[in-house]
Amino acid sequence: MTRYLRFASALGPMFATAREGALTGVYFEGGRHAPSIDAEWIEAPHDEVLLRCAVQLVEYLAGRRDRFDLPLAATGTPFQQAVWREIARIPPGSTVSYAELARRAGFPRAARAAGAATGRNPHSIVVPCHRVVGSAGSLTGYAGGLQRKARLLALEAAGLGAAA
Amino acid sequence: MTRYLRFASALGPMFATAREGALTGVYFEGGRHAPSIDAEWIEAPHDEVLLRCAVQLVEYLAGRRDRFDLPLAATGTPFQQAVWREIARIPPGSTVSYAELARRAGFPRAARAAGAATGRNPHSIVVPCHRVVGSAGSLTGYAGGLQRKARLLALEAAGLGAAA
DNA sequence: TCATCGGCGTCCGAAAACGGCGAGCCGGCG
DNA sequence: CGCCGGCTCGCCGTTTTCGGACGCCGATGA
Repeated sequence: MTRYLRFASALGPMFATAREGALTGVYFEGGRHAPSIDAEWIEAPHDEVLLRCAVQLVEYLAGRRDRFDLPLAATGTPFQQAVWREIARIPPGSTVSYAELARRAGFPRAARAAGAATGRNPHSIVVPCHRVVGSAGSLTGYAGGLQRKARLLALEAAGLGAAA
Repeated sequence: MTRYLRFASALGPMFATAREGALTGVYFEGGRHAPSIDAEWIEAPHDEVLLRCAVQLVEYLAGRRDRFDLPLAATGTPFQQAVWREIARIPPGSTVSYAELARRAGFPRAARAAGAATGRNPHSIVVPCHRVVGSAGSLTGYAGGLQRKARLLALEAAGLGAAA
């Protein structure tokens, strides 16, 4: 059974979902591919994983943390998993192009498909898909809106402890 | 997480699966649509529901029981659920044709589709799909093999307490 | 900077195949 | 005749297959 927790963040209302102790998703409410909260889900305001997730996100957005330490549930196709895994390795403050990302994931010619996969990343921010940009440096897209992508990148560019 | 229990029966090796306290399936090993035991499943030799299922099956096959009392998990399409529900109502010792079954389920012309649905019944024996036969009385098919279907019907024809 | 076009995995809708059927017909047999 | 077996042909929900469209792209050429 899926459990979820809604919480406020500096970038607006978000919610996280978990199953069997592992984080299955982190979304901006109303975001691009965000699921709508299902009636069968169980609101779990005291779930350990969900709480840790929310806390770490708040810390991150406050500039007091730059990495996450959470158990993530593996979902998606093999291709998507490969892409998401590579995204997770991009260090804070740096960016990678979709083409390079595809290459690292082992699909050198699948830049565009990598873009699609990036868009389907279920773990917003935690798996830092905002660090993936066009090869020319343009932001090109973000499930939570380009606005948020820009703010996340700015936050990381500023570095730890320099947040507003 | 799916839990399962393998057990021997008078009709050969079987196994049952459960999730969240409800029986999700009962199969003959190697039967027609029986799933193969998944590496992710957890063998649960002491699970209450699974044990009750095994016990009741053994009793039934020994002629010491004619009905089951188990929590069944609802799965399948609406159509399949309607068909399976009607199957569950067929009393021990009697049979119904696929056409009649379809009628009872509310789909008067879907005899053939009812046949297909019957074949996909996940709860062998417990949901007595062996009591569904051709309108001419022929057995026509069974996930566990016609042999077993015949034995089940013979068992029920003999009545309670008359088993070998 | 802006159109064009090639590349690639996924999603989605349509179409066809697939059954644990059944009624109707036709030939064979006694 | 009457009965039975076997064939053919509609029925119908589900599953599979298949093709095309779609995207958080990138290199090219004007």
